Amino acid sequence: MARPRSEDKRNAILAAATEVVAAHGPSAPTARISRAAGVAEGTLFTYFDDKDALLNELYLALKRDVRDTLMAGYPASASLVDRARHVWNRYVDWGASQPAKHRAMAQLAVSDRVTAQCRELGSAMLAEVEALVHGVAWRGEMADQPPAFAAAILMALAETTMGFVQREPDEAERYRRAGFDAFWRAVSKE
Amino acid sequence: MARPRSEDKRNAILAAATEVVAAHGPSAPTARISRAAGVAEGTLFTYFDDKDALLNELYLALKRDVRDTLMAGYPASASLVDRARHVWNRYVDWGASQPAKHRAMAQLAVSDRVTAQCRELGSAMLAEVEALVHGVAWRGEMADQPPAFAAAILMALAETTMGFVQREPDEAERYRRAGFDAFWRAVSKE
Amino acid sequence: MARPRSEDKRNAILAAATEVVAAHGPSAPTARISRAAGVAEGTLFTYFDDKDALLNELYLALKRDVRDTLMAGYPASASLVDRARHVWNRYVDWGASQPAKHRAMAQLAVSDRVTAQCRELGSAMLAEVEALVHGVAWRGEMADQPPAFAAAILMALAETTMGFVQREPDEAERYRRAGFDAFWRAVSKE
Amino acid sequence: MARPRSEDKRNAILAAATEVVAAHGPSAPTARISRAAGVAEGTLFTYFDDKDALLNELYLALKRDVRDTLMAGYPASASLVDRARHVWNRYVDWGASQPAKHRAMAQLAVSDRVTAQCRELGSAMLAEVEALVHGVAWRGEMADQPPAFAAAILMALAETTMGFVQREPDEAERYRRAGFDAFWRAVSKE
DNA sequence: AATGAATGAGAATTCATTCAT
DNA sequence: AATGAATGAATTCTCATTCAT
Repeated sequence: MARPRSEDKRNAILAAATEVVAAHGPSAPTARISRAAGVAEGTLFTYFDDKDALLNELYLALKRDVRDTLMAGYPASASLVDRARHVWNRYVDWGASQPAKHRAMAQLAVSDRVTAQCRELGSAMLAEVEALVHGVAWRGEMADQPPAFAAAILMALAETTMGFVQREPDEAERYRRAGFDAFWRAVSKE
Repeated sequence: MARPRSEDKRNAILAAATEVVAAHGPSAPTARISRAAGVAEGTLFTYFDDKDALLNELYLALKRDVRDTLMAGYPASASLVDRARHVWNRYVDWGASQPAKHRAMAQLAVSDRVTAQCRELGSAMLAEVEALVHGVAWRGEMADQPPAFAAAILMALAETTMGFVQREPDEAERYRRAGFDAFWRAVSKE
Repeated sequence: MARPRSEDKRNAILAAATEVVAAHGPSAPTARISRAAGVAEGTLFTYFDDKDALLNELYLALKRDVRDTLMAGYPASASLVDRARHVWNRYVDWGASQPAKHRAMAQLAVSDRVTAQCRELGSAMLAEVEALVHGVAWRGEMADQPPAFAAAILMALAETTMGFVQREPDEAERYRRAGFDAFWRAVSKE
Repeated sequence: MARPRSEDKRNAILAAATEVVAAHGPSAPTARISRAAGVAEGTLFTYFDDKDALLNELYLALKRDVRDTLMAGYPASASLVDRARHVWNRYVDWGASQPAKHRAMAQLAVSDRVTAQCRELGSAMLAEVEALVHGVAWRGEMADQPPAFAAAILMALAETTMGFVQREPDEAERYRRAGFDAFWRAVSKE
């Protein structure tokens, strides 16, 4: 049998794409991505049908990464506030410690090269987060709004927080806590 | 390059660029923009030195538009909460009623073609918003955080709200109010 | 107004394509064609949507050229044999004196890049030849065959003849006559 | 390069190449040929040095196939007309019943990837046909022309006939006969 | 020997920008 | 000033060929 397709190489391409898309947007040349991945220009296309496929798969890979990060060590039986804090902290840390991933996701989120179907898959992946927030909002101030609204607020505030943590890493703990408290006041009762 | 004559034409190009960048990102061809503006391909370059200049000026124009919208009819002597609500409502309405502007700004915000200097100019333009929020936060829950943090939270929550208002225009009023209340709980004392 | 599109340039591209396709087939690079035409690579695409459009238009242009050549000076009221000889001589001379056109047509005739629709247009253009041959065959040996069969025989014999005339130009007259006589014996009565 | 083992595999590649070249011309990717042959991309190159070698060998294989077909059951001692008719019928049937082979040969005949030397080898293979036609022409109308001219006319008319037989298989017998009669009138005396 | 992943030199386009009209 | 044709560098993707498995 011939050389098998290498999962490592595929991951290298995705990692390189993360960096390049973060820095230059989805319109960055594929040649730059393959160079950053240390493979030949053509090799990129044995792992991804075309550039759009790469961008869409990158989007999903990043979403999956977030999901796995948020859910790792999820304290399913802890109190609501502790579970929410777990998700919050994980998400802020994820973004703050990996600015390229965060930025790449921001770029792909507004790119028309990511298909609607792919976006749906991505959101579905965060359904668990939404369920959690739903629990928070259920008897809280957001009782009259759809759960997606509270979830969107969580993500938006966390992303805002990420930016500050990134720029002032020494104050990470303070921002993370202040951000969470703001979120908690915003959506929970009392 | 000759001196441009018509302010109308310049505005038509900026308006066209707003639509095109909103739909396809900053990498959309200038030819598409000029076509949408109803001018010849070359004409675009008598009004803007090059594509980067156009994008940067578009970014500033959008920021200016936001600033003017927020500040029009600003009730300088009203209570803090009323002034904050004014800004909030204006901003949400601006984005919800002009999705292309909102989306174009989102695209430019993550584009590396908008220079750091241009971004600074843009933020400076929203200094007044920041000052207002500072007033809110001053004795509020955010007293220990930099005012920019509270201001960023305002913008982030307002932008989240815009999205919901856009998708469910019939519920505009409800979302606008729910969003503002969430913001107010998040940052003000009591 | 801007520089108008130049018919000369378009023709230069078609002429260059004739030479290049004749020599290297339809898979020859467009860059080679534009170079041969003395225009920039991109210019080719302001005159032709894409390579397929160029090849199809070239096919039609060659067919039109043949038609015009055959029909120029057509002795409509001469005897059948004289009219047939006119067409024969013109066609053989066309191919023998312009081997590139002949060869390019041969290449395009077997290329799957020339569409069925385009082929039909091309054949329609030679309807007059077919009508003539029909007259020849009408009471001749081919009375029981469709007129297209006799017409195809004319073209096939003429193309065979072209090849010999090309390789032995000194014997042009002899081959031309011998070919026509063969054709005439093949299809006419007596 | 290792010595190829299986004659079957080599033939499978040539057969696949026949189909693919017939349908898409000599510029069709080797990957398509190997896929059609049911072998790996690399395997093609253990049987043929490179793509040009494959195309040239395919050309010769097709010529050989024609020669063998024409000569199988050749009635060496029959009358001239019967021998000619034998060759004619075999050739027309060969092409009409195997359009891919016919079409592939037509493609290779105008391709610049088939070398002059290879073409000569191919013609030499049909020397016997030429000798036969020479006999026909010897005392016929073509007495003053080189025998190659009469032979070329045979092939051209037969190929024209093939096309009609292919499109109207029910009329095969009629076209085959009409074509031969036309040929015979064209070149024989009386 | 057979496989098919890897390679990088092209290939067809696209596109920002210039410039003749 | 306005126009849009002309330019050629840059871009995405293909493909013959090599080579690790």
